[in-house]
Amino acid sequence: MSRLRRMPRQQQPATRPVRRRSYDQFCAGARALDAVGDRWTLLIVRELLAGPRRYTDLHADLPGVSTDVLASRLKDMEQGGLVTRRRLPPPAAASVYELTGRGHGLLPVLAALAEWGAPALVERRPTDAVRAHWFALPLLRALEGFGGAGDGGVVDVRLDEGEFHVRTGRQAPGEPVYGDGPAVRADARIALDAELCLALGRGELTFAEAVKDGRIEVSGEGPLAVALRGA
Amino acid sequence: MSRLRRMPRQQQPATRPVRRRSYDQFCAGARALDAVGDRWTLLIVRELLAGPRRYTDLHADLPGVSTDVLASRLKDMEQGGLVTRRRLPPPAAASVYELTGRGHGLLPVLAALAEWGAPALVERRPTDAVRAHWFALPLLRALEGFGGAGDGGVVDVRLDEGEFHVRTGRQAPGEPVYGDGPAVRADARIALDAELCLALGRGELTFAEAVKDGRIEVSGEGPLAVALRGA
DNA sequence: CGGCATCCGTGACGATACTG
DNA sequence: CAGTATCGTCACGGATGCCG
Repeated sequence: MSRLRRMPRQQQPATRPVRRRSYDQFCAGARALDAVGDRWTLLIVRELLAGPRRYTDLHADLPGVSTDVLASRLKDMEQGGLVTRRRLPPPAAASVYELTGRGHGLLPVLAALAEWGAPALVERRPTDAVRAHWFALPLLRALEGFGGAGDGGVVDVRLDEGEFHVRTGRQAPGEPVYGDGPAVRADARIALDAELCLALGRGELTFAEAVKDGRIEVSGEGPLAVALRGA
Repeated sequence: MSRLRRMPRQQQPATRPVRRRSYDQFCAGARALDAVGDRWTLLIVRELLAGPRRYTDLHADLPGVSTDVLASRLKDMEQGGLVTRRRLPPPAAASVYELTGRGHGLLPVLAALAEWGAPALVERRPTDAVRAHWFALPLLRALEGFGGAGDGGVVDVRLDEGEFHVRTGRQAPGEPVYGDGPAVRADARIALDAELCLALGRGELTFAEAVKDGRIEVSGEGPLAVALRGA
């Protein structure tokens, strides 16, 4: 028995120490970074913006994060009011994590970060992981003008890297604005390549121009599909 | 001599290891966090948005950061193209750090973070450090509507916590939008308290309403002062 | 005095193994 | 499947020293 018996650590409360490192500044930005400034936290939010996810799915779409760090972050975020943990109905013995309204409010932060970081995507390193739904934020930026045409309409997007879907127009706060895989009910479907998706996000060309050039294939017959084609 | 001799770590190159931790994801947000996700980095940007600052001033306005981490971050940021180091003319034997255009482009990121973090400022902890110019971002948000009235006009702001100044309206990219202390040439001067400043930033009331209620004192005779008073 | 470099203790992180 | 346990390594924070 070489197992060392560890001290009970004198009254370690059952709850975690909770002494997360704070900047201790009376500044809105510093307060925000107190909550989401830890490594991986904002990327977890990015994943959860796609809707409720299970632990294993999160772990799969965040390559490099270790299991304990992911568990710890989720606990921190739950305590910080960013996510809630919900147990699925009995048939599926699993639980999912989903953003609260407060957590969903980080969408503009991620959008600003993504816009700023977009130029760094000119170089695609061989070690880079890719997931299709990571292209949702750039694409949403390009689709911002379609609020009137298809309010709340869902667009399936097919890239070489995979498939995801986005919700156009304004919608209820707290609702996921994009999701992994095809949507259960899509109003239109488009196919393009990742390069173009990023160029659209950078504003180098408009969605309408790309459609005209035949670089985006639009399918579907509903009003949203017609609007996307005719834009 | 109980001092352990540490291994030379075989051929540690003279340059810093440069193996900063990357998320290695082909995602704009992850790329942005690779560049500015380290602890303190975005707060250093917040300081430099107020204009060029010396090392010692940065250290003074970032309570809690250790000297080596600050030096290391500045070096990382210089290498990452966020800041440049400029040596002041001979009379002052010092150098200042200032944002590059790319670094200045982080303003929307900080603005989004500050907007999201603003609700957390309802509680003012006794351990919180405060600097007057940390209120510049919320105030700028409240002044966004004055672009036409005083394009590029400078407003001195006096709080109980200190004095700073902001530049209204659109201006040349890369120019500081706020600064510590009074401006060399101000077009108007206002006095209010921090609470009100935050409430304006949260959009709970407009600048015009606060002026009408007498909670903002506006002084000065130029067109910008008149516009602020009459708004 | 400004601008770091060095040393040290603590905690966060990442990988792997293991468990209910 | 969903984490917890353990461990080595590194980053952070504080103090101090050096050097122009």
